[in-house]
Amino acid sequence: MKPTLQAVADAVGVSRSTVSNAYSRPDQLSSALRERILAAARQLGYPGPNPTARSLRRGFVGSIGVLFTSQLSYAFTDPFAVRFLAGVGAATERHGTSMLLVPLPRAQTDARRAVENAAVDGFCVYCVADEEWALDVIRARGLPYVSTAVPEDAAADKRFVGIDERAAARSVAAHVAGLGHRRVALLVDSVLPDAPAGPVTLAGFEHARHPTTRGRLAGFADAFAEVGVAWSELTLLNAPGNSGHAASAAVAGLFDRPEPPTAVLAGSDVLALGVLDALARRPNGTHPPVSVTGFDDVPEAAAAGLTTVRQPAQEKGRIAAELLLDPPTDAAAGHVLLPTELVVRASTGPHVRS
Amino acid sequence: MKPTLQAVADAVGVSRSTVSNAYSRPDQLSSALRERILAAARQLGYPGPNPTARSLRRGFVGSIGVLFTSQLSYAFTDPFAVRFLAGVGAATERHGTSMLLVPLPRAQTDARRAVENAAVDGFCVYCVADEEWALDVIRARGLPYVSTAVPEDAAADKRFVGIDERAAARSVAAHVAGLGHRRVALLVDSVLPDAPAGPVTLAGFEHARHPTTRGRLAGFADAFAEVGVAWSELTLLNAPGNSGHAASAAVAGLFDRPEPPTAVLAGSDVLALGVLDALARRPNGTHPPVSVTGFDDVPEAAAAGLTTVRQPAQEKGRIAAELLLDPPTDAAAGHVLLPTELVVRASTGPHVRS
DNA sequence: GATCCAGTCTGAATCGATACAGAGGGGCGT
DNA sequence: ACGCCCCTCTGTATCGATTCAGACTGGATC
Repeated sequence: MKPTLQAVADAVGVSRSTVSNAYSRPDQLSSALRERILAAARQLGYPGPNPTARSLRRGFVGSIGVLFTSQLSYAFTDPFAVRFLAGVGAATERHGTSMLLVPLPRAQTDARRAVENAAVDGFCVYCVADEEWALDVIRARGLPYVSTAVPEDAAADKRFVGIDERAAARSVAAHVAGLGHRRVALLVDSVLPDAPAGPVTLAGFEHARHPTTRGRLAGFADAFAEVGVAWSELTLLNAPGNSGHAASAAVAGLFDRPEPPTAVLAGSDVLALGVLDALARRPNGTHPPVSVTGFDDVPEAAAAGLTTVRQPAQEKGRIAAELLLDPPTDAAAGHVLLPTELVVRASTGPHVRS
Repeated sequence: MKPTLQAVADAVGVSRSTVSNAYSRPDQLSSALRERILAAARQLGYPGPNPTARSLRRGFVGSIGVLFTSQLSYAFTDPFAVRFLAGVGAATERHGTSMLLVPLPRAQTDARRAVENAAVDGFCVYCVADEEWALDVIRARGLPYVSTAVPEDAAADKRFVGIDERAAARSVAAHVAGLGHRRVALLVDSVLPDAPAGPVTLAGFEHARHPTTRGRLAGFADAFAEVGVAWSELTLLNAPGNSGHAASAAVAGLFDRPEPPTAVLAGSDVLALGVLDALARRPNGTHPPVSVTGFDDVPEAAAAGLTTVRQPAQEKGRIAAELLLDPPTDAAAGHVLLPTELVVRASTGPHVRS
């Protein structure tokens, strides 16, 4: 049997409260007695107050949860997610808090249960997918949370940190449109649930599954509408799972069609890099060369010469955690919109008539 | 006031136990009553049993801790650590467990407290530094743990997953020695506490601070001893913090010396990449070219053409977590030694007389 | 008709601590 | 000598659930 606080109290001959104070409120007892208590604890092998019991009584846990919709193991393969986590980590360690990574099982019921059972004081919701059900649970638990998606209804009680997805996407699409490209493909993660990799048809961007995707597609569409290219003229490609592999699969055969796109706008750098990879693998390349753009500007993008939109990944994580750990008193300060920047590199070039 | 289990019980007119059973042991009551209870809970906004209270009573938490000696934010910049985490994540998500990342403050007392207060059922100890104090706390708490360092005393109760550091290091050093290099520098993280970046003197590898470093230095030394190069003839370089930046700083000025080393053996890929970077920055390069080796074989190493020793990072994490989550009944199975493999790439070449 | 049993539900004990009001004693001002 | 306050320490209530032995009910068995 592991020793409890009571055991230490008995050993020293004081009350439980006093032993508790020795650990948590040293100013409440004489330092002589405190030393005596700690010595006895050491001698008994008492490892300090049980964290769970302490949390129950105190009403807080000392850790915040990070929620990913995608599998936890995928999150670590996405450089953007990793940098986001680094930001959260930096904030928590400054604050003396731990971070709990909560994997969400595929099954809805189990996933729900996972959020209900997480012992945390709040959540950073980093989701690409539809997260409403998770937010419902979090709200029911009365826990604070920060979302990384700009809420479409902008409910005043929501704290979030994010970017203007639509404007950012528009900037990179405008760059490509400005280069003269008119036959373009848009490649995004999981446009529709369970659709295989490859072309899909969607009546409009607003039918995309995830809010973030919707925003980016909207921005892409905006820029091309401006140069007279309608939504229906754009090729929409689905990549199930945000991976280079899915991207390669999605563009398979695309450039062997009669009138192939001359540019591919990807919804993330990881996807764009997958496209570059697929292009590099083609024995004879493509004529004319295909322009490719990404989104996020992960470290790998620079090395690959990928044109993309930069958003501050680590900042995003850091701010998300900080909004949670010391909430701004001013309600408006809870809504943080980060800057984005178009980064032009070698992966885009002027449209060339084939 | 958030509703408690008791509130739901009162609302339905049953006992607390029955409500508890509705959530945790559905077979203990009629499904009609269960539905009635869940409906009432929904209506009251009861989010299910409080995780902390449940943990206290049940005696387990449903999450495992991952302990890094280095700062949590650094961990995410180290590709090897990230892949390790990915492995842990994969195992936990299969098991329906969460992972708690515990940042360790610089101050010893606070760090100790952090380990004492972590609400977890066990620990994966991923440390590069001296971790004995942490293991002491974990043992005192009676929690199981898996270490990634092969324990020097191989106490039977320890579970670990790791590699034969010495043999692995020896293999890459033998490769370099076989290429004819005799004036070599060994570059490792934090050989001595608080030493600045750059050359340090050490009576022998056994005086290095961290066990992992000791093992690798030992392997390097072994290979060179075999070709008649004594420990004292090797240049030892300290890089405080396992970062490319520290590595660059450590080799600053090194190649402008009268008789510069013709090879640098780094204790990690991150350090080796930093050296390559520093070399690339030299306006006139080096004559003869310097051979550089790393350790780990992170994804970036392949792109950089770095000769290194591969160890299965993700596997290491996965196995560590699995050893924790379903402990092998056979004690011997708790000791897992992973294979390593010398990967020769372009960063090493034959010694050339200058 | 007595016995047994499976299926439901209850009540008290318990997990391991913290909070808070208050008791007791010693020093200090007047 | 008295009152007051401060410093220590104690005792009890409480955090929100789970556990487990047992009570009750209705029907099947012999």
